[in-house]
Amino acid sequence: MSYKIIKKDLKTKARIGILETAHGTVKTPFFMPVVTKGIAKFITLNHLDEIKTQCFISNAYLLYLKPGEGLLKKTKGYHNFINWKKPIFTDSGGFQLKNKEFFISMTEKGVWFRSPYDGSKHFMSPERVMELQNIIGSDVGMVLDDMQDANLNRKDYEKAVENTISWAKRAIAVHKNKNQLIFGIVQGGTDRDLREKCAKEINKLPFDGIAIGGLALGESKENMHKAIDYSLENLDESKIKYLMGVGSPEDIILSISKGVDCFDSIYPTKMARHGHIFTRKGPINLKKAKYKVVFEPIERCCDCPTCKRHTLAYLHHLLRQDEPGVKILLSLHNIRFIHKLLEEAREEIEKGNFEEFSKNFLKEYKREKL
RNA sequence: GUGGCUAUGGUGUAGUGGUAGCACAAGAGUUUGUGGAACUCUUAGCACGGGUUCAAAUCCCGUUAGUCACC
Repeated sequence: MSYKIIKKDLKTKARIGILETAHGTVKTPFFMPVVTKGIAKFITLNHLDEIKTQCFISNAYLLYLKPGEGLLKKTKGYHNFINWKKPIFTDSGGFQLKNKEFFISMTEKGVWFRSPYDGSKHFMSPERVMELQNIIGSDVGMVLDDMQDANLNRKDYEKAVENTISWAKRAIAVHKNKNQLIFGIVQGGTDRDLREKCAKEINKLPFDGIAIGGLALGESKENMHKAIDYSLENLDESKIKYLMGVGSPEDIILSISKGVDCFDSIYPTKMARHGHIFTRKGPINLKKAKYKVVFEPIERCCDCPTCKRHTLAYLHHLLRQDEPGVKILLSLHNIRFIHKLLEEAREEIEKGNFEEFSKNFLKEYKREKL
């Protein structure tokens, strides 16, 4: 088994563990920034080292389009090409299914996508996606899943669950690379029975870890958390659980207490680019005029490069000038905020104090008021 | 000093006698397996004083301010 649980919290379902990969270990629970094109938006790999990123996620479909499998074969993988020594996850491209710009059509065999670069057509099957992820050489590959957007008809989710299960079996059948872990994905919208069915089927397969997908897409928070519960209830406790696409601080803390070990999301960086930054007292909109003359860091307790050097007034000034560099500074803070939150969560689980920690965090972390 | 021109939200502007619009700015909100933004909502204006008219941002007179030209 590639995942070891080190300690379980007694009052919640939170746990700490170690994920072993071909490029070293990752302490769980952890958060992965999204590195779509070989770099995070406005954030370099040096930055990621600096803010103590353990692991990131890229997208196999987008890497297949550019730089393309030919180049990745020449460099003997993605790690060499970008010079990153630590673990890498790759998403399959299933997420692009819901994107009208990419999606062309779907059959039993797989999906036809359109390249956003030149409009060319490309076919992706569960088998082909695993092959691509092997060429990329990611440490963890995700299976191709059928992800449907939020608030659709039940039939759409039923079909998506059917496809997701059948594609998962096909991906497992062709997976031979022992240096690469493979994670299955649970779909099913927010309906209890569909989540339950999909989770049970995916759980039966010999995956190294299991992801919960298809959430944080516009459904209510209540329904999202219910869907997480419905999925987790039907998965083996011993397996590593990955909640895909969820990245707000409060959702992460709530999900850890349910037993989730792994997260990825564009939320922290997207928020940062638009001037919304995380603090322990809640997110703030730095564009607001009231920050014009606040000569203090975002947070004194934050150890990110931005907080160590700059004041809110300075960052507010850059933001109002539309200075691109401020996107770097704020993205660094938001990612580091999440990493540090998870570092503390791991320590508190270790100390057996996670329930109190999470309650205090959620009590303090409030939406901005007048 | 004389003459011309101009004056509309914070800024820039549209509006030839009939419900003052638009953009940006400002304020509130949304954003979760990346297209680097977008969207929703709110606030806010006819320089001042008089006149003509059923009705004036609009026409007339004066004041003030700005601007240009001339002396």
